[in-house]
Amino acid sequence: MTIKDIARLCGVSVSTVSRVLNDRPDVSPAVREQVWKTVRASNYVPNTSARDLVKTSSDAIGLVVRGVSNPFYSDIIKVLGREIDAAGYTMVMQQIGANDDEIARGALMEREKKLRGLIFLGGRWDYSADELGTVTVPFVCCSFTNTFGSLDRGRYSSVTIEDDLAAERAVRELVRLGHRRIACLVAETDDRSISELRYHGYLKALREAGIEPDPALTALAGGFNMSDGYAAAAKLADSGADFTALFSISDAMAISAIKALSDKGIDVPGDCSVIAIDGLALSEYIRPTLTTLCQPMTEMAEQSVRILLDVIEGRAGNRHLIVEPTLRAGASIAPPRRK
Amino acid sequence: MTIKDIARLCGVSVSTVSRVLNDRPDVSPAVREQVWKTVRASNYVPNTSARDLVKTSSDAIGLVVRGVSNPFYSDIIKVLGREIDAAGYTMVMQQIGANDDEIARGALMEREKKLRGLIFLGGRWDYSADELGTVTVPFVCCSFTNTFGSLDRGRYSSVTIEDDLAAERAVRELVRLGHRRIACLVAETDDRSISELRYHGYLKALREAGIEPDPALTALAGGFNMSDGYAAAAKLADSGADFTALFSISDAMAISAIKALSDKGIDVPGDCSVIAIDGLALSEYIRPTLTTLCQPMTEMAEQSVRILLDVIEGRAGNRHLIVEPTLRAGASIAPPRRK
DNA sequence: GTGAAAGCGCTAACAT
DNA sequence: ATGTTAGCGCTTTCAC
Repeated sequence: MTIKDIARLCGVSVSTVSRVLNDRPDVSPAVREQVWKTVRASNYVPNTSARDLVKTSSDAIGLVVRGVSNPFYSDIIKVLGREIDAAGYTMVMQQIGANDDEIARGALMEREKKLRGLIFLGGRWDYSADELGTVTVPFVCCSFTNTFGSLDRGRYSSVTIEDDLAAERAVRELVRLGHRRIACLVAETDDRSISELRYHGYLKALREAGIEPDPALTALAGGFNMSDGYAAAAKLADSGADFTALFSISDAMAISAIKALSDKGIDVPGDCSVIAIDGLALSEYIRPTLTTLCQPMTEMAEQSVRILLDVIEGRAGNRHLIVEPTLRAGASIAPPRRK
Repeated sequence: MTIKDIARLCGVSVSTVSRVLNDRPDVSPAVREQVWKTVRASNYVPNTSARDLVKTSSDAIGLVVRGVSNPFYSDIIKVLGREIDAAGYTMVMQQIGANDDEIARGALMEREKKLRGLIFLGGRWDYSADELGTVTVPFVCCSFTNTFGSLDRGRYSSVTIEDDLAAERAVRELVRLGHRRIACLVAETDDRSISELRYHGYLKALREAGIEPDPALTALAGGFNMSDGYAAAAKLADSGADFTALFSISDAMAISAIKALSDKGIDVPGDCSVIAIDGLALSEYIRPTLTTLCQPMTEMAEQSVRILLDVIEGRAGNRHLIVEPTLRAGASIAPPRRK
């Protein structure tokens, strides 16, 4: 069933059908109704490929999300969608797997959908300027940036917390409570990632407090998932290492760590305080409620859209916005127990 | 940059470029390399719309997933992708929002991508045969089925647990332990959904045990999310209602309920046992570990693909497969405390 | 208000 | 081994 069939069925030309389908004003009411009736009756659905192909421009903004199931992104996506809509644009979302190439996908979308701009949510970020050349519309990285790369910062925008500083702040909270033996739960990643940034912050905070980092207190998880987080924390507990607090680079891993510690007979926060970074909604529904530095998801989403539209519409150039995490006090940290 | 530009740059015809791009054998090595070099150098990306438009068939199987952030689906999606790949097909995934029309999206995809078949993951299911007419390729509903509708069962396939029986079984576990005052946490939904099915199972199990259902023991959450689950459970606790166990229609809501009960000074499982249905990985990382009836996600995904391919390739007709949930014993249920 | 026709970028016959 | 050409289904001038 194509637009031609509908035209034939209605005894009009394809252009007239096209006009009706696109809500153009210059069609007589009688014909308009007749066409709609035929369209409904025949279950006709316009072919998007053909539409996209012929369109020379659009109001579409692409969203490339890395990770099918990252709860952290859910809220951001919701707000991004709302803001993009409100600005009169359309959001086109593409989820990609952990090993897919977001730049390639973005470039593809740009051409397919005639995008006006792109937002990348999560992902590695050590692409070369060369690879990046495939993307020619403005884009903004939400929640991550090109810390390790050598990319021209005028080429793109970003909205992030300062991961290293956030980690420092989290660890300082523990120090402030009197902890000295502070363990760290990190994720092993092949790329240079957020895990690494936050780990650096952990080390810095320790040194600042005059504490020499102890390699025995670093729990290395294979991935960011709970299963790996649990295993790493359990191994740490079993190692007999002496620690009274744990900094986890993410909420998800912290949750599994709390469970692991508890299973090993270590009470949180009685025997061991736990603090993390992210601020998942979920973290408020576990026991003890997780104390965590929340990324301001709503603000990050809003600002990402604002900055992108500023660039698209020529009001401003690329910017790199730093946002501030806020401490959400839970019940997972406490002063160390007296010896 | 189009295929024409590449052809011109290389001094060959578009068909030759197309051949190279599609890895056809009949191109001389020299030309092949030359084309690839030019493609890379110019950051050329073939236009998918044009490709899809011209293709008359494909090996694509569409996956329409309802809900951006349902952790229950993550694992299923992974397995679906693996199985579809293994069978030599390609998976094309579309996420849709809670209020989008999956049938419309499926129909759209079918035409755009020239799909061979569709898999629907989650979603309401009270579509009429009429609406369904827009989908003309075989399709299977994974994890839900047309319980309430009047659809011809020969028109589609499904792979599900029996939600009512699963609920019955969960509640019977509580009864077996000696519970008589059993509360229920359900989600209010406009459509007739899984929540309703499971609620029916709860009622049935009670009656079977000679227990008259008490309306005061039904906690009605606004939605399936944790926030609503928490509020509903907290309200139940505050109501002063007398209950020693809670059956939650989903893991996610059970997790928030456990938190709510604890916050109200009700110990789980000491003062109140909690059991649910779903079997999220997450449920093993909370305290107490949730006792839950696990949906066999891997099996469901594998069977969905198998059944779909059987229909597509003409080996068999549509089927409605019932799979068995398995009880994952946690630490959230116990016999009621002696009075 | 409506129709005819060009062309979006690509693939797949069909030629050569 | 390579080129020529006819569409895929749609939107959009440009006529009338």
